[in-house]
Amino acid sequence: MELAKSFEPADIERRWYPRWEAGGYFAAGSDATRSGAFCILLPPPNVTGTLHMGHGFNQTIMDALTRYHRMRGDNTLWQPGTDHAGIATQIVVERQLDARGISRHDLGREKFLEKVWEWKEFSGNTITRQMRRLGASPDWSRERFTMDAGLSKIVTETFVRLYDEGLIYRGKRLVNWDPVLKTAVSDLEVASEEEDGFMWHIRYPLADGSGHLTVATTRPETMLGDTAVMVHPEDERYKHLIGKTVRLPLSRIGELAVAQGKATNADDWREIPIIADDYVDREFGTGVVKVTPAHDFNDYAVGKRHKLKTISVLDLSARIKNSPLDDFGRNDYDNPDGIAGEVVCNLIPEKYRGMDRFDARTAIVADLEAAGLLEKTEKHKLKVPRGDRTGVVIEPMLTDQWFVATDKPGRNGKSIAQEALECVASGEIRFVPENWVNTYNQWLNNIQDWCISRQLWWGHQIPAWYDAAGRVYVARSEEEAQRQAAAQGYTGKLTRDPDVLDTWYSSALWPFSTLDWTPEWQDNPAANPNPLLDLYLPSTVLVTGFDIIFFWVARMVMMTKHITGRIPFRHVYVHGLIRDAEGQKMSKSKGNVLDPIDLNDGIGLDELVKKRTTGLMNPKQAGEIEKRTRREFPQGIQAFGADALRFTFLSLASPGRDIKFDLHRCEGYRNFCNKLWNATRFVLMNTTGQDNGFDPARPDICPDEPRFSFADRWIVSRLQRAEAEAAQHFAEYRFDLLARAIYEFVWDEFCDWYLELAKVQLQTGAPEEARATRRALLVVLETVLRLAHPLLPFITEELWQAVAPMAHRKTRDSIMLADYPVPDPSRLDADSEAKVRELKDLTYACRNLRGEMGLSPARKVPLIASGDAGTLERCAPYLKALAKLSEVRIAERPPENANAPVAVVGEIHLTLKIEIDAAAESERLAREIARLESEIAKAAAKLSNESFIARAPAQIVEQERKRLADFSATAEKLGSQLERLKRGRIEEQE
RNA sequence: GGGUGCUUAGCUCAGUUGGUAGAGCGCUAGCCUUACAAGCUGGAUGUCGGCGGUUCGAACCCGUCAGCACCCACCA
Repeated sequence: MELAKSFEPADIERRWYPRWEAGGYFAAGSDATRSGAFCILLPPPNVTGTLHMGHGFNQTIMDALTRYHRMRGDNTLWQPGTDHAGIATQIVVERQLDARGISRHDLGREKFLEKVWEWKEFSGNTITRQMRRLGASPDWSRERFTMDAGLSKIVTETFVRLYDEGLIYRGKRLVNWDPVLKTAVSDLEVASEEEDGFMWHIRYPLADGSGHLTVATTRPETMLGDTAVMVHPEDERYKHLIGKTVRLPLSRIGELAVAQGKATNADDWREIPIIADDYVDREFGTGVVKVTPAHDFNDYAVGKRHKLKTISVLDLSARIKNSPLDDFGRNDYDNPDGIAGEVVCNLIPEKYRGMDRFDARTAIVADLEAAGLLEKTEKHKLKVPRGDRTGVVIEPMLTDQWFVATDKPGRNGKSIAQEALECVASGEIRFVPENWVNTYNQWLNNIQDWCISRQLWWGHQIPAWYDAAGRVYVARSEEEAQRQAAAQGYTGKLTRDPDVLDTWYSSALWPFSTLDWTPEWQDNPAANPNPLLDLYLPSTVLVTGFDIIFFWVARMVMMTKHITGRIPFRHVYVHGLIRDAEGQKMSKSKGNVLDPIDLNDGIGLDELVKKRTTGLMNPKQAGEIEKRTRREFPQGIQAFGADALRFTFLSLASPGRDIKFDLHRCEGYRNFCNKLWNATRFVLMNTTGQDNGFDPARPDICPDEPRFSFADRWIVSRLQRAEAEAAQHFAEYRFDLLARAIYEFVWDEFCDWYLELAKVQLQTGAPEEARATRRALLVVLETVLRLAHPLLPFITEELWQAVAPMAHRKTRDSIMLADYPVPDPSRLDADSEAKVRELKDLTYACRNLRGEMGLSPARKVPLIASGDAGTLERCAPYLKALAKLSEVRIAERPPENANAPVAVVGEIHLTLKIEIDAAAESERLAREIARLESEIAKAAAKLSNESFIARAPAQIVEQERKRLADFSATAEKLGSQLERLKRGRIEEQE
């Protein structure tokens, strides 16, 4: 087989991936007799998404682990699948409809869902297709989708179980509300950014006419819903006012109060009490706080403490209320703390009704000013909560929602948060790096109930039905709900709750839902066997970024542990975020996104610019992005290939660190692939059609064993170390060190040294020696390919197909299925390692001399070497080739009167036989001697320190003594050479 | 306010129980030496953020200060 002159990844990748997949090589192992079981869950990407650098990084790590364990012979499952990603997907489809002027409400729920499913079918394979391009090897035959029938059934089952246990409940609570999506979102889906705003100081007149209180607020429009003002109980300024009332500016008391005889004019301002609460910070603002329980989380808590009414003045689009009913036709009647919608409307002056919240703010500020009640307006920085999907300002909103009670004891007496904490505290689940435990614990220790209902259509509809009286029946099916209702004496029509579940609810079940968990298995595993659950729950390791520890990791632990009694995974490997070369987060709006597929295949500049500037939320940014892109990638991006990209990801995967993605690293690793490619070409060139010392019947036995040189034994010994390092780094998830160990072994040891040494042996050795060398080349190369395969799947497969038969190791169709190399300590060879060390030192010394003398690489010169004859005879042929020497003359003593450059390596004295400038050489020697003397002085100082001798370990003291002796001996030899030079005689010894 | 991480060569980063400071890229001089110019050989470059402490010995351990980044909570 003839290899191309350089490595061309595209063709190789296209050829191998389909063969692997079609060959069924990714299939989950299910051999119960094997000892090891290894399982990774793919964090399910959004079904309609596309692959980004984070995915590429994350999946490369998982694939390396999976391939490693598969080759080790473990039962191995990498479980793939995709997530329906409720909000994200629904937004995409709604935007598509929007472009055609259709709203989802025009279509209706059923038709809209059909559209989403269409879109899912259309784009659902994009991301998995892209995963394949990176060589990912999950068991595609087991691919799951969070809305598959099986998984949906499990969603319902667990919901019912948790409800029956009292851990899921429904209630009217203040939740984060996205007024554009018109759904609740969880705390985690809201990000607060500091923004410029204002603080308005507003006068609230005291009802008794004795003056006013000034409150400071950033959100004056919510004052329509104020039900109190509060001060600190110890605040001397206001203490005497506690218990009095103020009149709420711009408000109206409403017709109901008039009807009840509490007021005479409906347009009178409403009176609200002045209350005292420790929550108030006397130093901040004016020390007087308006309390709006329906529109602020803190005020809500205050309201609870002081039994205040809630007045919702905003509708679900965050406009000032104009109708008693909300968009879902619900109102506040059933809220015990609330005020009915009709009444609320009456509490709002007509002019504000229906105004957008920000317009209302402007109007209210203006009206306050006109009324002389605006004391001042200050610029103020404040944290504004925005929905992470829409970027719109989130509004706390009182609505009916479903919650998981994370902190409430379940049947077993523990809350699910408590259970999750214990899994980690006990060491059953281990974080890598360990410090993420803090983050995990801190969150679980302060956890709030999880709002799991979303007012969307795309997702798992909540399995709850209501009867005419509003009673709720939570059941596995409508029939079951009907039976429950009948048992309560209700036989009429039931209406299903329209809400769907938070996407993360189904994700939380992923560790067991993907393995076809059933209630039957849970309740009686012996009668309902599921071998894969036995093997792969818990899975081995979860590979994930820290950004989803809360969203996903903690919730998987809570749910999996509570439902199945098992932990979901043993290790959580937390990796960093991929950032751009300047350390910025990659985002579409910054225009700094890299697409892993573009690094794989390459992309022209114009196309890259186009890609980065189309579909921007803010098209004005296009110019800046284009400029930046043209500056950063004047030539576009070259094709590096999947292997180089993967190797880059792994090399950068140092623990506890984000990654500034540097294209130059990628280029370096593409070069590394080329190096491996060409090393293989070299080996094949020298072994094809030759007797390479293999007996086909007994390929493991080597008849030429005794003919292996110290160099052959050294590379084999060094290979054992590389194998041992690989095993250790895999076990410790140190992919950076793993990549480096392989890189260094291949480039520095195998290519730079062994191949060069092998050339000498092939050219000058006896036939049996050359044959032994050929065997060593093949054996080491074949092993290295397997060693590197989990990192570089494509190139190693391609090369292995050519090398393995030559090495008589092709027992399987694919390198994927071959055994992973295991170090053999009996092949460690300290003696050969020392001999190569010596040879390297001599070579470096000669090359260095040549460099110092400015000798052209083309010029071969003689070397006179004296010292240990055995060493010199052993090294001479190699040295001659590696240091470009015309000959190596071994002399008993250094040349007496040589006017020539000299180097000293241990006991060995090297002289290049060339004419030189004696003065310059004297200077060079003097410099070298001075350097040695400074080292000698340092070592001597250490050794004359009694404390050092007394307290340092003997081994260290000994090491220092040896250093001193070596430096001294070398300095002494160079000293006498300097003397000889100074005598100025140019004579040759012989 | 609570928590975490980072600061080492021009750039990106390693540095595994404290014992002679490293790699890649870049720079530089010279080479198309029949595996590889995506290469080979040589070279330059560091008060390991500052200060203090522990120690015979600190990039590493402790304290402190400074700068950078991130997470959680949050003041109306």
